[in-house]
Amino acid sequence: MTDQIKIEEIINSIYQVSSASRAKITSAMEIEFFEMGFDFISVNKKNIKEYFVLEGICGSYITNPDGDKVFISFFPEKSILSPFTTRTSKGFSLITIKALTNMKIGSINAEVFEKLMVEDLEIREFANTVLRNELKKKVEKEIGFASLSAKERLIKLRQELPYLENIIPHPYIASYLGITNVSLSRLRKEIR
Amino acid sequence: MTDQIKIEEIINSIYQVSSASRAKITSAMEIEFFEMGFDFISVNKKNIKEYFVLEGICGSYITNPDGDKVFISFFPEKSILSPFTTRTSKGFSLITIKALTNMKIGSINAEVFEKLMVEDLEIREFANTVLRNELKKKVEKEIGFASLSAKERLIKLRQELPYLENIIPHPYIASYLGITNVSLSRLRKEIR
DNA sequence: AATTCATTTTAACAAATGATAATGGAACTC
DNA sequence: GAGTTCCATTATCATTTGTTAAAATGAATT
Repeated sequence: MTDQIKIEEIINSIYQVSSASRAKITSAMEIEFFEMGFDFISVNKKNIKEYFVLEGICGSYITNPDGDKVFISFFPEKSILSPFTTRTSKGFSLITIKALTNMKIGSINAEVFEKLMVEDLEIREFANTVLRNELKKKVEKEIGFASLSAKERLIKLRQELPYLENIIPHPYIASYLGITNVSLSRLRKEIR
Repeated sequence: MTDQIKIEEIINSIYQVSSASRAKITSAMEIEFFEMGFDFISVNKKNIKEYFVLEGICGSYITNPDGDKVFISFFPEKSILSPFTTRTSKGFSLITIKALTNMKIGSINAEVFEKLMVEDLEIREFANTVLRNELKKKVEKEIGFASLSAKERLIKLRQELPYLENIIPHPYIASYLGITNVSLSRLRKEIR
């Protein structure tokens, strides 16, 4: 499958957009490759791109006062990273995003994308849907944290990303679940 | 101050809107009164309104499997409740919203508001700003939970809503902070 | 196949948090 | 103003979770 087709698939999976409008997006996109472990967006640095994950998986995290990474979200293949505006404050990134495997990513300058939004209703609707989905994910996560135990959250995470425990370091997963890697290991034993 | 002026103030504090457009909103609004303790939006019930808090304070919560209320957000005077679409799934409310004091609230049918959005660009921009602010709050809360201890989260909450501990039951605040009311009491003693 | 390296699991202990119930204090009622 | 009610605080104890370090596992390399 070509990169372009993959990008168009991602767009259409979120909001049906005419091929003409899709082409506006894809033609302004670049393909980038990141090696596993690379932080391609860094907290307190400038970054003005929107990203589509074509291959691999990445995760957003922040570093707490103890210096530990706390993962906020994971972005698997065929997903779109949290939109630029939602992860940026006063021009600087609020979070770091780390490639958790080798990755192939489609990127587009956020200002260019903003222009496309203004001039093209379909693209605007697509972007608003991305934003609403982002909010929906946050609400779901918020409710999950409020109503579920760590064990239940792990079970839920496994339903969404079953392979995650096999490909990324467990301390990252533990931080996402709000527990230590030792507790994660105890849970894994428990719910084998 | 009349209710109408208060509503217009709330609108303008979020996004500058012409008085003509503001009037479209206010003229479609009703004033409602809720007694302290009343759940005016209930989980798994239908609710299709947008709400502006004119007087008093309310909070959204979910009930976990143990039957405990876990508070998600607080909405003080002059704030707007999370928009209908963000707290509703398949027509049913995801959360319950409880009046934590006696309240006066401005409400507008969400479908009516949706129509105003479609026909009026300013109102649409206002609504999109509300949505973006909602997302921003969730991101802030998410990052706060990831990077702060319960004690630091309490300090932050006090900066935002200093009077909260004096007017609502501490178990509600504790659930918001992710701790028990006993632990909250210990923290209060510590950071007196 | 042996070695090395990274990572998860396990163990032992310490610390923090939760559960339960008793105590204390403030507001309200009669 | 005594009694009642509702909460927050405190105390005690049990449980959970975290910390640290050692052991086991598994993948990669020579």
